[in-house]
Amino acid sequence: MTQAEDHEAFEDASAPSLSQRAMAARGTPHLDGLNRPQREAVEALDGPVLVLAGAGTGKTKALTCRIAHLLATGRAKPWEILAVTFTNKAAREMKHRVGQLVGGAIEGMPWLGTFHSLGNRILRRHAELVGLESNFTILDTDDQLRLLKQLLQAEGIDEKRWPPRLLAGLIDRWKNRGWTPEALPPDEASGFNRRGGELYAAYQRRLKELNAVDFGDLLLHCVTIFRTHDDVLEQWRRRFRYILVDEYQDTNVAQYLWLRLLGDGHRNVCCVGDDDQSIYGWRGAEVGNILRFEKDFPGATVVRLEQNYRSTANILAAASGVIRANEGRLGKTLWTEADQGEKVRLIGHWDGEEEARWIGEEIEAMRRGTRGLEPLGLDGMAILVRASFQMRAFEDRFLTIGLPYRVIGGPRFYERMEVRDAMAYFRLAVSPADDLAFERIVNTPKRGLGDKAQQTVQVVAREAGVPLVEGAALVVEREMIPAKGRNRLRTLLEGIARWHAASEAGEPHVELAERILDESGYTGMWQGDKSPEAPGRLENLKELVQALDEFENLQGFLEHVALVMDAGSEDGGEKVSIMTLHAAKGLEFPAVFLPGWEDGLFPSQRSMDESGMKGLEEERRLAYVGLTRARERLTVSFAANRMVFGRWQNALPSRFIDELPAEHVEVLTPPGLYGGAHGAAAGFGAATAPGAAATPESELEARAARADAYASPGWKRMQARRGERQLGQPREASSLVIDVEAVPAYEIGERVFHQKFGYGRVEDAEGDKLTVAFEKAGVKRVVARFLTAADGAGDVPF
DNA sequence: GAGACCTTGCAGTGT
DNA sequence: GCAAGGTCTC
Repeated sequence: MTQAEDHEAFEDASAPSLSQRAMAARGTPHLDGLNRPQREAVEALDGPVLVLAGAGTGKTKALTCRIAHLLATGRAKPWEILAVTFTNKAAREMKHRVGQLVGGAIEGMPWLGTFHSLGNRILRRHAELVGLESNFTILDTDDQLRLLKQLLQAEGIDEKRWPPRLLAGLIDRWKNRGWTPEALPPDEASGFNRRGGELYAAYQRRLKELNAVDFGDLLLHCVTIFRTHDDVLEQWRRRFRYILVDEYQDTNVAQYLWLRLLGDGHRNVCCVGDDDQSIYGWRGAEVGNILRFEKDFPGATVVRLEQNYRSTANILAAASGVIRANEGRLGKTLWTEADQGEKVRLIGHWDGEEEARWIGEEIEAMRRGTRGLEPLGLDGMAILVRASFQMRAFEDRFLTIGLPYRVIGGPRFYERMEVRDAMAYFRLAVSPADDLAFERIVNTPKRGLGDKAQQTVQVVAREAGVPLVEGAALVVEREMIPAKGRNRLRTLLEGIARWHAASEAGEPHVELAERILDESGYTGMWQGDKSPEAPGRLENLKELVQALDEFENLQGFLEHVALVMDAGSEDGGEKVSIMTLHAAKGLEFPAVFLPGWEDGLFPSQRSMDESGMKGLEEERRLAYVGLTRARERLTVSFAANRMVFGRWQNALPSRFIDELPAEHVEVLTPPGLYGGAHGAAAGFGAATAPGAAATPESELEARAARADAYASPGWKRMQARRGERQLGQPREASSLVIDVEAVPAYEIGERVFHQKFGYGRVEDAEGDKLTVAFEKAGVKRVVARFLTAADGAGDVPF
């Protein structure tokens, strides 16, 4: 059937199209305000379309308008459109925007969601085709690891040498590539002590026994079903007349197969993406998918969105300068009509704490209005970090100064211990045969059931071939464990049976949940706990029960949690956002801070070690994503010293700093390191901890390392630029020599300040080496140039 | 069996 | 610097 026939058949079947008539009457308001390429992307409804959308070019707008257009022209009903995103956030956003465009006229879009949530829904309808029941459980990483651990133990594999996490990673990768155990290439299967393939198969068998799936299965099982059951595939192909995919550059092989299988019939597939923003290679994403689109779908319409509506010209130029260094791009030339705006600011700091302190002050200043700029709300500011451990310095600092912040995608609500425990109880109420849930809570709260007792239950259950609850019942019945534990185990089993019955009988789930936590003694356990975090945990439990209210039943809630994993509730109030660069994709802020631009941290050493040039290019794309999040103000920073695993490590400025085009960058002088250029130079490249720099030995090391530091391209460039800027002091800008005379002298008894140790009083002086009694850090020997006079040190706030 | 204490490995990104 | 896991003691 051709596209036209297809279209007509639909029109015939669906009576005169109301929406079409309405559109004729209303015109096409949803097309207003689109630029030419955007409009092209929206109006090319039939056949394959690839939209290459640079950062900030109105990608989501094009996508949502396209959906609106499909609906308005009567090409498709809301339920005939499959629209796929990567994150729940993106799905929510798109739903919201389509709703706005179309007006409340449509009842949402049932098939707009993430790959995983859509895969989940499809899989539940055909679960039996892959040996599951439709009420299967979705395992979280925790469960998955425990399962693998058991498997390895059963196989007698040394966990130390072959850690379960490694196997989990392998299996995840295989699933992302669309490989079932049967289809696993031999060279892959021979990994993990030559037993990878075998263990993968065993893991899948065990999942089936537990009626459970992991994340990868949600897609891979669908693919298997589509491939082996033509009738099922045909049914879904007929249903989804139009397919839209957001962030296509992030699709992995399994997702690609899933899409191709669904889209190959009518080929009404519209993929939107940006190869320059592909940052999920580590998760199995294949940039190749987007690069290959025109081969996969011959005759595809390709539209490029290149006009950027988000950032100032300076910011855009800085981002373009960085991404230019990548090879193998499809190549887009972003342009803007926006003003030059402020230059991108670059600043180096002594250490991570100083960096956090400075950013905190900048934020306060921006909030008040600074440098002749408009005051800016905290909601408009974001700090984007490479790795989540970097967030701590900011949290610590902001808590100290009382700056409100929110961490996005931080430690998740549903990953907290007490929430998981509670959910394990809920899972048992829904399906008592959930062995993993049973293991989790059998001795929580303490029921006197230690390793020995639990082993007995395991053995009995395995021998009888029954779930653990039933095995436990046998153990109680046969009196195989001491009376004390036995009685408590019996109580637990009775509880589970009772909760399950209540759940089946349709008892209101919120009350049931409360009752479960009560009767199991779980709430009581935390009430009796004197530790400082106990109240918080009880609070979380309360919140959990409240969250239940929005769902029909426990099962629906559990499913949602497994897929979404984020509490969603956002308390109001102006706050600075802190998040990883990955989490920031798709967002934008008037002011953005990008701290931690140090080689090894960003680009991440691991990424480069594991994937070489490919890894580096992905890191660079990540830098590009970060830079392009900013609308007006952008500040990049790095620190010379950073705490890693509790030790101070020195670092060199990121190579990406070299790639920032100088003419769009303003280099700032770090505060607190007196004397600007050369004062700062003293800090960078120091081989030792800031505090330890006091001893002569470490001072020598510091000098040696400093010479290296100057060889670092990032540093050289920064110095060169500083030199240009500070025309009056060109000698300092390139000087390798510490200008001792510039170091102020201190007197005995003088109050001083040290970046690391805080305030103190000079007790003794020997040349430039001073003994200082610090108020908090005690007595230390420090070099004079790491100190400032405590009073009148205007650029060193406490 | 449970809690205190010590050792070890770790933190790269997330549906 | 911290959490998880192991070991030791009650």
